[in-house]
Amino acid sequence: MTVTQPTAATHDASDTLLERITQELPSLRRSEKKVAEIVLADPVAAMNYTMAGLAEAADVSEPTVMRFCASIGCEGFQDFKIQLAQTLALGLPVTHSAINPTDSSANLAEKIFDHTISSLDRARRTLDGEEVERAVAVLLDSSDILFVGFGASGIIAQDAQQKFPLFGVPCQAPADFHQQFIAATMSGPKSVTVAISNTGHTEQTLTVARAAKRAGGTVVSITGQTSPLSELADVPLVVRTFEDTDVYTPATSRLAGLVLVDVLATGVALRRPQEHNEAVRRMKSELAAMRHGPDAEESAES
Amino acid sequence: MTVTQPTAATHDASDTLLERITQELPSLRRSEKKVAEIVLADPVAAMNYTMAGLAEAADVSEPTVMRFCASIGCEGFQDFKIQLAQTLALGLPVTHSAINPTDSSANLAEKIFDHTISSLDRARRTLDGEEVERAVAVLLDSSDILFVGFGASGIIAQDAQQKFPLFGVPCQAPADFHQQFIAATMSGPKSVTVAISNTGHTEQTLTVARAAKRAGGTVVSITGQTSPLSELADVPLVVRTFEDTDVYTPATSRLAGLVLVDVLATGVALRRPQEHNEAVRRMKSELAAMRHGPDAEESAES
DNA sequence: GCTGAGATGTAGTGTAGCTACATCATCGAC
DNA sequence: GTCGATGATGTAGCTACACTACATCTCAGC
Repeated sequence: MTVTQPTAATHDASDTLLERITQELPSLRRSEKKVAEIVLADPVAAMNYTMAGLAEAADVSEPTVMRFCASIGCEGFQDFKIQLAQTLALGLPVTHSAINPTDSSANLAEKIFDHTISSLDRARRTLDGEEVERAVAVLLDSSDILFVGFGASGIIAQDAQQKFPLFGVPCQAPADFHQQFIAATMSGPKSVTVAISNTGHTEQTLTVARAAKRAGGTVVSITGQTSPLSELADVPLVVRTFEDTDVYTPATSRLAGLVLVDVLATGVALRRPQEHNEAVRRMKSELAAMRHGPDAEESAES
Repeated sequence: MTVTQPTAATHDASDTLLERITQELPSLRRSEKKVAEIVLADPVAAMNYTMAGLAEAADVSEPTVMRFCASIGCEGFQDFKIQLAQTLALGLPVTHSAINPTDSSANLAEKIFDHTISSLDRARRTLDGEEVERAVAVLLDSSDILFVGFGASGIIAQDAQQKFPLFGVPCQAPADFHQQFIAATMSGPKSVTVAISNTGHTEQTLTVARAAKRAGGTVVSITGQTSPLSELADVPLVVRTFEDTDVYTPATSRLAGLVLVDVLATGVALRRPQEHNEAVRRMKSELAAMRHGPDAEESAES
């Protein structure tokens, strides 16, 4: 999507423009810094500036603006504007638009949606395709699947448990820790345990994952960072979101987790024999008929 | 963010650029249509075109490209490019990039994340701030809250049930239909029932909502469209996502629902007395201590 | 205080985006 | 069927914006 920048090596192309500016800020020359500050102060306004306008606003000359663009890894001013526009389309991450108590509900909704979208974008950019591939392969080959997680991660487990039985593989996602532990202990060589924990440090989840490994099963982890859980997993999936810095900031990690589960489920569905998917389609339409709504209902989407 | 267009009245400023082009397509002049088709065929490439380049690709003259920009409600070519970039940053909606069985897992992940982000963007654009405000007010004033939903909507209910007890109001989200019905029947004048159903036609959910109303409670609905459920609700919240046209397309509606719940929870939290939020903060840090992780765990985020 | 390297600004150029006008097609009326 | 009028499309030219080469200035080190 975004054009990769072969220039400046310090920053990662998978970072968002505003992040990159913030990162590079200390290493910028004095007058370039002035430009950066103007941009960070009001990115939306900066997007509509012309080069001369930005130069004037920052009280520097036009070539300085050019050099600034080059420093943060853009091809030129045009490219800078486009990249900025793209970044802004995803919404300003919380660091740039904190929630405050005087916000109207409409504002609040705007900000939370923005934050969520930015987070998902980050997850998308940092997700390792190879690991996803491996996870799909492992799940396809499984005899039974156990999903474990607590709190918000438990919600993800439950969601997964709604989807995966569609593939004819027995699934469970018990909420109770003891039951989880028992199920993990019973793992066979083709059993897969999907252990979910945002921090990757949750003691109980770790215990269950260890039990599953000890019993000879395969462990897929879904965490927000590299952590004890991802270290012990056979297939570690890492979904990076933006840290929740504020009390008011809701947990976006669980949403990213849910989307990842969607990806896994869809990946598995695609690689299944076609006739089986036909059966799923039939089941779905029958389920829809059980309601008097005009179209398929919200349960059991693949 | 985007400048509102006083010109052409047909299209809504809250629509995404590609949607607008598709909408306007029939009413475009013949040679402008050629431009539109080139853009729709490969929007990513179009973004990097210069005006002359696009003109050549569509085999028309440069002014025609200009007129095309004006027709779809852009200030000029520059503006067109920026808006296109913004649209693409959100990812191509499924209509433009369908999932096919030959996709690699990395591709698949990309597409599903894109689709989800586009959907959330749509939800954000179509959400009614006034209704959210009313929902927050109603929830703030409630004596107890009941969340109901089945299938994927049940997941949303459960998620909500994890958040709202933080505000000191008794909450429940029973999975069992009969229990839901009983709870709804017991509604008092300050009881709030949040009924969740993407289609808004789910029979059981409707039954529970009606029972709650009959008992004198207030009903807040979360649906994907105006429907019987939203009609009977006191506060109807509508979260529009992109329809799930394909078997392989996962349900994004539940994600939008979850974000909406975040918005409601945050809205309520912000309007609560400050000392109460202090108590929540303390509870969260204690919960974090129960794990040996470095930071707060994934449950109980406000 | 001098020297040189790096930072910043000045002046100039090419081109991309835009506009005014001319030409051509299309359709209706006589 | 021809003429005229309206609207669509292309041509030519202009403005200004992004970009570049060069000069000047600042400041560190000697």
